[in-house]
Amino acid sequence: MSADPIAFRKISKRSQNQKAILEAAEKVFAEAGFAGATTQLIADVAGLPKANVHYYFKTKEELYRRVVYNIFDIWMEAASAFDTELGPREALSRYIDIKMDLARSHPNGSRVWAAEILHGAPIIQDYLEGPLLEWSTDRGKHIERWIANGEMDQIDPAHLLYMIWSTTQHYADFGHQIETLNGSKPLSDEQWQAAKLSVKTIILRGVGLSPD
Amino acid sequence: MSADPIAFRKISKRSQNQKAILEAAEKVFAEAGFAGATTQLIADVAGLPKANVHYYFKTKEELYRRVVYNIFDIWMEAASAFDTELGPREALSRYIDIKMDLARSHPNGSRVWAAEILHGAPIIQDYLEGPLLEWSTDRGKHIERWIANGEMDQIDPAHLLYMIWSTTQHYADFGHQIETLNGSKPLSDEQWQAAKLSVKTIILRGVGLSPD
DNA sequence: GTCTATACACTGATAGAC
DNA sequence: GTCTATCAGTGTATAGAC
Repeated sequence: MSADPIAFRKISKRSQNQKAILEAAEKVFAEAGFAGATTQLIADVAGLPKANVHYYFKTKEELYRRVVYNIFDIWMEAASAFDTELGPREALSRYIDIKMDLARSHPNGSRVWAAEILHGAPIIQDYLEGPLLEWSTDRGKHIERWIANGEMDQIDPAHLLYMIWSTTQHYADFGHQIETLNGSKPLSDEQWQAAKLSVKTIILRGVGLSPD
Repeated sequence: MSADPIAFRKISKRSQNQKAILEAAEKVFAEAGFAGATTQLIADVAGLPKANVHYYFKTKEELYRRVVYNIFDIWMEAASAFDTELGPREALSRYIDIKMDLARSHPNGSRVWAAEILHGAPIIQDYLEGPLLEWSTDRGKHIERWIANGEMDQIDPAHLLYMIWSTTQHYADFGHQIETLNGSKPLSDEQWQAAKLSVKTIILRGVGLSPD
Protein backbone atom coordinates (compact mmCIF):
# COMPACT_ATOMS: atom_id res chain seq x y z
CA MET A 1 0.00 0.00 0.00
CA SER A 2 2.46 2.59 1.20
CA ALA A 3 5.30 3.71 -0.98
CA ASP A 4 7.65 3.64 1.97
CA PRO A 5 6.38 1.61 4.94
CA ILE A 6 9.58 2.04 6.92
CA ALA A 7 9.48 5.80 6.73
CA PHE A 8 5.81 5.60 7.65
CA ARG A 9 6.57 3.48 10.70
CA LYS A 10 9.24 5.93 11.80
CA ILE A 11 6.96 8.89 11.41
CA SER A 12 4.25 7.03 13.26
CA LYS A 13 6.53 6.15 16.16
CA ARG A 14 7.74 9.71 16.22
CA SER A 15 4.25 11.08 16.58
CA GLN A 16 3.38 8.41 19.12
CA ASN A 17 6.31 9.39 21.31
CA GLN A 18 5.51 13.07 20.93
CA LYS A 19 1.93 12.41 21.95
CA ALA A 20 3.00 10.39 24.99
CA ILE A 21 5.38 13.17 26.05
CA LEU A 22 2.75 15.87 25.59
CA GLU A 23 0.19 13.97 27.63
CA ALA A 24 2.69 13.27 30.39
CA ALA A 25 3.85 16.87 30.35
CA GLU A 26 0.30 18.22 30.67
CA LYS A 27 -0.24 16.08 33.73
CA VAL A 28 3.08 16.90 35.38
CA PHE A 29 2.89 20.64 34.62
CA ALA A 30 -0.65 20.71 36.03
CA GLU A 31 0.39 19.02 39.25
CA ALA A 32 3.71 20.73 39.90
CA GLY A 33 3.74 23.96 37.91
CA PHE A 34 6.34 24.89 35.30
CA ALA A 35 9.28 25.26 37.68
CA GLY A 36 8.25 22.28 39.81
CA ALA A 37 7.92 19.94 36.86
CA THR A 38 11.10 18.01 36.06
CA THR A 39 11.91 16.57 32.66
CA GLN A 40 12.89 13.41 34.50
CA LEU A 41 9.37 12.97 35.88
CA ILE A 42 7.78 13.81 32.54
CA ALA A 43 9.99 11.18 30.91
CA ASP A 44 9.08 8.62 33.58
CA VAL A 45 5.35 9.23 33.14
CA ALA A 46 5.74 9.02 29.38
CA GLY A 47 7.76 5.81 29.76
CA LEU A 48 10.82 7.14 27.96
CA PRO A 49 14.40 8.03 28.90
CA LYS A 50 14.92 11.64 29.80
CA ALA A 51 17.17 12.33 26.83
CA ASN A 52 14.37 11.44 24.44
CA VAL A 53 12.24 14.21 25.83
CA HIS A 54 14.97 16.64 24.88
CA TYR A 55 15.30 14.98 21.52
CA TYR A 56 11.66 15.69 20.64
CA PHE A 57 11.41 19.03 22.43
CA LYS A 58 14.60 21.02 22.52
CA THR A 59 13.85 22.72 25.83
CA LYS A 60 11.44 22.36 28.72
CA GLU A 61 9.95 25.72 27.83
CA GLU A 62 9.23 24.63 24.26
CA LEU A 63 7.42 21.57 25.59
CA TYR A 64 5.45 23.71 28.03
CA ARG A 65 4.52 26.12 25.27
CA ARG A 66 3.09 23.28 23.21
CA VAL A 67 0.99 22.07 26.15
CA VAL A 68 -0.48 25.52 26.74
CA TYR A 69 -1.14 26.04 23.05
CA ASN A 70 -2.98 22.74 22.87
CA ILE A 71 -5.56 23.65 25.49
CA PHE A 72 -6.01 27.08 24.01
CA ASP A 73 -6.72 25.57 20.59
CA ILE A 74 -9.25 23.18 22.12
CA TRP A 75 -11.00 26.10 23.81
CA MET A 76 -11.02 28.20 20.68
CA GLU A 77 -12.63 25.35 18.79
CA ALA A 78 -15.24 25.04 21.52
CA ALA A 79 -15.77 28.77 21.27
CA SER A 80 -17.35 28.22 17.88
CA ALA A 81 -20.21 26.60 19.79
CA PHE A 82 -21.04 30.14 20.84
CA ASP A 83 -22.92 30.42 17.58
CA THR A 84 -24.55 33.83 17.65
CA GLU A 85 -27.07 32.92 14.95
CA LEU A 86 -28.80 30.66 17.44
CA GLY A 87 -29.93 33.54 19.63
CA PRO A 88 -28.85 34.21 23.21
CA ARG A 89 -30.54 31.32 24.97
CA GLU A 90 -29.20 28.56 22.74
CA ALA A 91 -25.81 30.17 22.13
CA LEU A 92 -25.04 30.71 25.81
CA SER A 93 -26.52 27.38 26.84
CA ARG A 94 -24.47 25.37 24.36
CA TYR A 95 -21.29 27.28 25.13
CA ILE A 96 -21.65 26.63 28.85
CA ASP A 97 -22.37 22.96 28.16
CA ILE A 98 -19.23 22.54 26.10
CA LYS A 99 -17.04 24.43 28.54
CA MET A 100 -18.32 22.24 31.37
CA ASP A 101 -17.65 19.11 29.33
CA LEU A 102 -14.11 20.31 28.64
CA ALA A 103 -13.58 21.05 32.33
CA ARG A 104 -14.33 17.40 32.97
CA SER A 105 -12.49 15.87 30.01
CA HIS A 106 -9.40 18.14 30.04
CA PRO A 107 -8.94 19.30 33.64
CA ASN A 108 -5.16 19.29 33.45
CA GLY A 109 -5.08 21.49 30.38
CA SER A 110 -7.32 23.96 32.14
CA ARG A 111 -5.06 23.90 35.18
CA VAL A 112 -1.91 24.55 33.17
CA TRP A 113 -3.65 27.46 31.48
CA ALA A 114 -4.82 28.83 34.84
CA ALA A 115 -1.31 28.66 36.31
CA GLU A 116 0.07 30.41 33.24
CA ILE A 117 -2.37 33.30 33.66
CA LEU A 118 -1.82 33.40 37.42
CA HIS A 119 1.86 34.02 36.81
CA GLY A 120 1.21 36.81 34.36
CA ALA A 121 1.09 34.83 31.10
CA PRO A 122 4.85 35.05 30.45
CA ILE A 123 4.62 32.53 27.59
CA ILE A 124 1.28 33.02 25.89
CA GLN A 125 0.71 36.76 26.13
CA ASP A 126 0.41 36.93 22.33
CA TYR A 127 -2.56 34.54 22.43
CA LEU A 128 -4.35 36.83 24.86
CA GLU A 129 -3.71 39.92 22.78
CA GLY A 130 -4.54 38.17 19.51
CA PRO A 131 -7.20 35.50 19.07
CA LEU A 132 -8.73 35.75 22.54
CA LEU A 133 -9.20 39.51 22.38
CA GLU A 134 -10.58 39.22 18.87
CA TRP A 135 -13.06 36.49 19.79
CA SER A 136 -14.18 38.29 22.95
CA THR A 137 -14.72 41.56 21.14
CA ASP A 138 -16.73 39.88 18.42
CA ARG A 139 -18.99 37.95 20.81
CA GLY A 140 -19.37 41.02 22.96
CA LYS A 141 -20.83 42.90 20.02
CA HIS A 142 -23.37 40.15 19.41
CA ILE A 143 -24.38 40.21 23.07
CA GLU A 144 -24.85 43.96 22.87
CA ARG A 145 -27.07 43.51 19.84
CA TRP A 146 -29.21 40.98 21.70
CA ILE A 147 -29.55 43.49 24.53
CA ALA A 148 -30.46 46.29 22.13
CA ASN A 149 -33.11 44.00 20.61
CA GLY A 150 -34.56 43.35 24.06
CA GLU A 151 -33.70 39.65 23.84
CA MET A 152 -31.87 39.70 27.17
CA ASP A 153 -31.17 42.00 30.13
CA GLN A 154 -28.75 44.89 30.07
CA ILE A 155 -25.38 43.53 31.19
CA ASP A 156 -21.75 44.26 30.38
CA PRO A 157 -20.80 41.52 27.88
CA ALA A 158 -17.24 41.28 29.19
CA HIS A 159 -18.38 40.45 32.71
CA LEU A 160 -20.82 37.87 31.39
CA LEU A 161 -17.99 36.15 29.51
CA TYR A 162 -15.73 36.27 32.58
CA MET A 163 -18.51 34.67 34.60
CA ILE A 164 -18.92 31.84 32.12
CA TRP A 165 -15.18 31.22 31.97
CA SER A 166 -14.67 31.37 35.71
CA THR A 167 -17.60 29.18 36.72
CA THR A 168 -16.97 26.47 34.15
CA GLN A 169 -13.19 26.35 34.52
CA HIS A 170 -13.59 26.36 38.30
CA TYR A 171 -14.79 22.76 38.08
CA ALA A 172 -11.41 21.83 36.59
CA ASP A 173 -9.05 24.27 38.30
CA PHE A 174 -10.55 23.88 41.77
CA GLY A 175 -11.63 20.30 41.20
CA HIS A 176 -9.58 19.15 44.14
CA GLN A 177 -11.36 21.54 46.50
CA ILE A 178 -14.75 20.54 45.11
CA GLU A 179 -13.87 16.88 45.52
CA THR A 180 -12.83 17.46 49.13
CA LEU A 181 -16.07 19.29 49.91
CA ASN A 182 -17.90 16.42 48.22
CA GLY A 183 -16.69 14.02 50.91
CA SER A 184 -13.36 13.43 49.14
CA LYS A 185 -15.16 11.73 46.26
CA PRO A 186 -15.06 12.85 42.63
CA LEU A 187 -18.35 14.19 41.31
CA SER A 188 -20.50 11.39 39.92
CA ASP A 189 -22.11 11.56 36.47
CA GLU A 190 -25.34 12.72 38.10
CA GLN A 191 -23.50 15.40 40.08
CA TRP A 192 -21.83 16.65 36.92
CA GLN A 193 -25.21 16.92 35.25
CA ALA A 194 -26.51 18.82 38.27
CA ALA A 195 -23.49 21.14 38.15
CA LYS A 196 -24.09 21.92 34.47
CA LEU A 197 -27.76 22.55 35.12
CA SER A 198 -27.03 24.82 38.11
CA VAL A 199 -24.50 26.90 36.20
CA LYS A 200 -26.75 27.25 33.16
CA THR A 201 -29.83 28.03 35.24
CA ILE A 202 -28.22 30.78 37.32
CA ILE A 203 -26.43 32.45 34.42
CA LEU A 204 -29.35 32.32 31.97
CA ARG A 205 -31.90 33.51 34.54
CA GLY A 206 -29.33 36.04 35.71
CA VAL A 207 -29.38 37.73 32.32
CA GLY A 208 -33.14 37.48 31.90
CA LEU A 209 -33.35 34.30 29.81
CA SER A 210 -35.42 31.22 30.45
CA PRO A 211 -33.12 28.22 31.07
CA ASP A 212 -35.55 25.72 29.53
CA MET B 1 6.85 54.78 79.25
CA SER B 2 7.91 51.27 78.40
CA ALA B 3 9.36 48.97 81.04
CA ASP B 4 11.95 47.72 78.55
CA PRO B 5 12.29 49.90 75.48
CA ILE B 6 15.21 47.88 74.08
CA ALA B 7 13.32 44.61 74.20
CA PHE B 8 10.34 46.38 72.71
CA ARG B 9 12.44 47.71 69.86
CA LYS B 10 13.81 44.25 69.20
CA ILE B 11 10.39 42.67 69.15
CA SER B 12 9.17 45.42 66.91
CA LYS B 13 12.02 44.98 64.47
CA ARG B 14 11.47 41.26 64.53
CA SER B 15 7.85 41.63 63.58
CA GLN B 16 8.69 44.27 61.02
CA ASN B 17 11.13 41.94 59.29
CA GLN B 18 8.70 39.06 59.44
CA LYS B 19 6.02 41.22 57.91
CA ALA B 20 8.35 42.39 55.13
CA ILE B 21 9.33 38.80 54.37
CA LEU B 22 5.72 37.62 54.34
CA GLU B 23 4.65 40.38 51.97
CA ALA B 24 7.58 39.74 49.67
CA ALA B 25 6.94 36.00 49.77
CA GLU B 26 3.26 36.42 48.86
CA LYS B 27 4.24 38.45 45.83
CA VAL B 28 7.02 36.12 44.69
CA PHE B 29 5.03 32.93 45.28
CA ALA B 30 2.10 34.43 43.35
CA GLU B 31 4.29 35.31 40.39
CA ALA B 32 6.50 32.24 40.20
CA GLY B 33 4.76 29.44 42.08
CA PHE B 34 6.21 27.53 45.01
CA ALA B 35 8.98 25.78 43.10
CA GLY B 36 9.78 28.79 40.94
CA ALA B 37 10.09 31.16 43.87
CA THR B 38 13.64 31.44 45.22
CA THR B 39 14.49 32.46 48.74
CA GLN B 40 17.08 34.76 47.20
CA LEU B 41 14.42 36.69 45.31
CA ILE B 42 12.12 36.83 48.32
CA ALA B 43 15.02 38.23 50.35
CA ASP B 44 15.82 40.79 47.66
CA VAL B 45 12.19 41.97 47.48
CA ALA B 46 12.06 42.16 51.28
CA GLY B 47 15.36 44.06 51.32
CA LEU B 48 17.17 41.55 53.52
CA PRO B 49 20.04 39.06 53.11
CA LYS B 50 18.96 35.56 52.21
CA ALA B 51 20.17 34.10 55.50
CA ASN B 52 17.75 36.30 57.42
CA VAL B 53 14.82 34.74 55.63
CA HIS B 54 15.97 31.38 56.92
CA TYR B 55 16.49 32.85 60.34
CA TYR B 56 12.85 33.93 60.61
CA PHE B 57 11.37 31.00 58.68
CA LYS B 58 13.28 27.78 59.03
CA THR B 59 12.33 26.43 55.61
CA LYS B 60 10.84 27.72 52.39
CA GLU B 61 7.84 25.47 52.93
CA GLU B 62 7.16 26.93 56.37
CA LEU B 63 7.19 30.42 54.87
CA TYR B 64 4.86 29.31 52.08
CA ARG B 65 2.52 27.70 54.59
CA ARG B 66 2.26 30.97 56.49
CA VAL B 67 1.42 32.87 53.31
CA VAL B 68 -1.36 30.45 52.38
CA TYR B 69 -2.75 30.43 55.90
CA ASN B 70 -2.87 34.22 55.90
CA ILE B 71 -5.16 34.48 52.89
CA PHE B 72 -7.34 31.68 54.18
CA ASP B 73 -7.79 33.47 57.49
CA ILE B 74 -8.70 36.68 55.68
CA TRP B 75 -11.30 34.82 53.64
CA MET B 76 -12.76 33.08 56.65
CA GLU B 77 -13.14 36.41 58.38
CA ALA B 78 -14.90 37.77 55.29
CA ALA B 79 -17.09 34.69 55.35
CA SER B 80 -18.72 36.01 58.48
CA ALA B 81 -20.22 38.67 56.22
CA PHE B 82 -22.40 35.86 54.94
CA ASP B 83 -24.69 36.59 57.87
CA THR B 84 -27.63 34.28 57.43
CA GLU B 85 -29.83 36.33 59.75
CA LEU B 86 -29.96 39.03 57.09
CA GLY B 87 -31.91 36.89 54.67
CA PRO B 88 -30.73 35.68 51.26
CA ARG B 89 -30.67 38.97 49.37
CA GLU B 90 -28.55 40.89 51.87
CA ALA B 91 -26.40 37.95 52.93
CA LEU B 92 -25.42 36.98 49.38
CA SER B 93 -25.06 40.59 48.28
CA ARG B 94 -22.72 41.52 51.13
CA TYR B 95 -20.67 38.35 50.76
CA ILE B 96 -20.13 38.97 47.04
CA ASP B 97 -19.21 42.59 47.76
CA ILE B 98 -16.56 41.62 50.28
CA LYS B 99 -15.13 38.86 48.13
CA MET B 100 -14.84 41.30 45.22
CA ASP B 101 -13.13 43.85 47.47
CA LEU B 102 -10.65 41.20 48.61
CA ALA B 103 -9.99 40.16 45.03
CA ARG B 104 -8.89 43.72 44.43
CA SER B 105 -7.02 44.37 47.67
CA HIS B 106 -5.34 40.94 48.02
CA PRO B 107 -4.92 39.57 44.51
CA ASN B 108 -1.61 37.85 45.27
CA GLY B 109 -3.00 35.97 48.24
CA SER B 110 -5.84 34.74 46.06
CA ARG B 111 -3.35 33.65 43.40
CA VAL B 112 -1.19 31.71 45.84
CA TRP B 113 -4.30 29.97 47.15
CA ALA B 114 -5.43 29.16 43.61
CA ALA B 115 -2.06 27.67 42.69
CA GLU B 116 -2.11 25.59 45.87
CA ILE B 117 -5.51 24.11 44.98
CA LEU B 118 -4.50 23.64 41.34
CA HIS B 119 -1.65 21.42 42.47
CA GLY B 120 -3.86 19.34 44.71
CA ALA B 121 -3.55 21.27 47.98
CA PRO B 122 -0.46 19.40 49.20
CA ILE B 123 0.06 21.84 52.06
CA ILE B 124 -3.37 23.00 53.21
CA GLN B 125 -5.52 19.91 52.75
CA ASP B 126 -6.42 20.04 56.46
CA TYR B 127 -7.91 23.51 55.98
CA LEU B 128 -10.17 22.19 53.24
CA GLU B 129 -11.32 19.22 55.28
CA GLY B 130 -11.76 21.29 58.44
CA PRO B 131 -12.94 24.89 58.59
CA LEU B 132 -13.86 25.23 54.91
CA LEU B 133 -16.01 22.10 54.86
CA GLU B 134 -17.62 23.11 58.13
CA TRP B 135 -18.43 26.62 56.95
CA SER B 136 -19.75 25.42 53.57
CA THR B 137 -21.99 22.82 55.16
CA ASP B 138 -23.40 25.32 57.62
CA ARG B 139 -24.16 27.98 55.00
CA GLY B 140 -25.55 25.33 52.69
CA LYS B 141 -28.13 24.41 55.29
CA HIS B 142 -29.20 28.04 55.64
CA ILE B 143 -29.56 28.33 51.87
CA GLU B 144 -31.71 25.20 51.84
CA ARG B 145 -33.92 26.71 54.53
CA TRP B 146 -34.36 29.86 52.44
CA ILE B 147 -35.35 27.69 49.51
CA ALA B 148 -37.79 25.69 51.63
CA ASN B 149 -39.30 28.98 52.82
CA GLY B 150 -39.78 30.11 49.23
CA GLU B 151 -37.37 33.01 49.71
CA MET B 152 -35.28 32.03 46.68
CA ASP B 153 -35.28 29.56 43.79
CA GLN B 154 -34.47 25.90 44.10
CA ILE B 155 -30.72 25.54 43.56
CA ASP B 156 -27.98 23.27 44.87
CA PRO B 157 -26.26 25.35 47.60
CA ALA B 158 -22.84 23.91 46.85
CA HIS B 159 -22.95 25.05 43.23
CA LEU B 160 -24.11 28.49 44.27
CA LEU B 161 -21.13 28.83 46.60
CA TYR B 162 -18.74 27.57 43.90
CA MET B 163 -20.15 30.17 41.55
CA ILE B 164 -19.61 32.98 44.04
CA TRP B 165 -16.07 31.85 44.78
CA SER B 166 -15.12 31.33 41.15
CA THR B 167 -16.55 34.58 39.80
CA THR B 168 -15.14 36.82 42.52
CA GLN B 169 -11.71 35.19 42.73
CA HIS B 170 -11.49 35.22 38.94
CA TYR B 171 -10.95 38.97 39.10
CA ALA B 172 -7.79 38.31 41.14
CA ASP B 173 -6.56 35.01 39.71
CA PHE B 174 -7.18 35.91 36.06
CA GLY B 175 -6.59 39.61 36.60
CA HIS B 176 -3.81 39.59 34.05
CA GLN B 177 -6.12 38.20 31.36
CA ILE B 178 -8.85 40.69 32.25
CA GLU B 179 -6.34 43.51 32.11
CA THR B 180 -5.15 42.39 28.69
CA LEU B 181 -8.72 42.21 27.36
CA ASN B 182 -9.28 45.67 28.85
CA GLY B 183 -6.72 47.15 26.47
CA SER B 184 -3.79 46.21 28.76
CA LYS B 185 -5.03 48.65 31.39
CA PRO B 186 -6.01 47.75 34.97
CA LEU B 187 -9.72 48.10 35.70
CA SER B 188 -10.54 51.62 36.86
CA ASP B 189 -12.54 52.32 40.01
CA GLU B 190 -15.64 52.69 37.86
CA GLN B 191 -14.96 49.42 36.09
CA TRP B 192 -14.56 47.63 39.41
CA GLN B 193 -17.89 49.00 40.55
CA ALA B 194 -19.43 47.80 37.29
CA ALA B 195 -17.87 44.38 37.79
CA LYS B 196 -19.28 44.07 41.30
CA LEU B 197 -22.69 45.15 40.09
CA SER B 198 -22.64 42.70 37.17
CA VAL B 199 -21.66 39.77 39.36
CA LYS B 200 -24.24 40.58 42.00
CA THR B 201 -26.98 41.20 39.46
CA ILE B 202 -26.51 37.96 37.56
CA ILE B 203 -26.14 35.76 40.62
CA LEU B 204 -29.00 37.30 42.61
CA ARG B 205 -31.38 37.29 39.63
CA GLY B 206 -30.11 33.84 38.78
CA VAL B 207 -31.43 32.47 42.05
CA GLY B 208 -34.68 34.43 41.91
CA LEU B 209 -33.74 37.41 44.07
CA SER B 210 -34.05 41.08 43.23
CA PRO B 211 -30.58 42.68 43.09
CA ASP B 212 -31.81 46.06 44.33
C1' DG C 1 16.84 7.36 16.42
C1' DT C 2 17.85 5.80 21.26
C1' DC C 3 19.98 5.96 25.62
C1' DT C 4 23.94 6.35 29.25
C1' DA C 5 27.00 9.28 31.45
C1' DT C 6 28.20 13.70 32.54
C1' DA C 7 28.93 18.82 32.45
C1' DC C 8 27.43 23.00 34.24
C1' DA C 9 24.33 26.08 36.77
C1' DC C 10 21.44 27.00 40.49
C1' DT C 11 19.05 26.54 44.91
C1' DG C 12 17.93 25.65 49.86
C1' DA C 13 20.06 25.56 53.86
C1' DT C 14 23.78 26.27 57.29
C1' DA C 15 28.29 27.22 59.62
C1' DG C 16 30.64 30.55 61.77
C1' DA C 17 32.61 35.38 62.04
C1' DC C 18 30.90 39.70 63.71
C1' DG D 1 20.55 39.16 65.80
C1' DT D 2 22.95 39.85 61.28
C1' DC D 3 25.40 38.56 57.29
C1' DT D 4 29.23 36.33 54.31
C1' DA D 5 30.98 32.19 52.50
C1' DT D 6 30.11 27.70 51.36
C1' DC D 7 28.23 22.95 50.97
C1' DA D 8 25.33 19.34 49.38
C1' DG D 9 21.78 18.23 46.36
C1' DT D 10 19.14 18.64 42.20
C1' DG D 11 17.93 20.15 37.58
C1' DT D 12 18.45 21.17 32.52
C1' DA D 13 20.74 20.07 28.74
C1' DT D 14 24.16 17.67 25.90
C1' DA D 15 28.06 14.73 24.24
C1' DG D 16 28.93 10.61 22.37
C1' DA D 17 28.49 5.39 22.23
C1' DC D 18 25.31 2.29 20.15
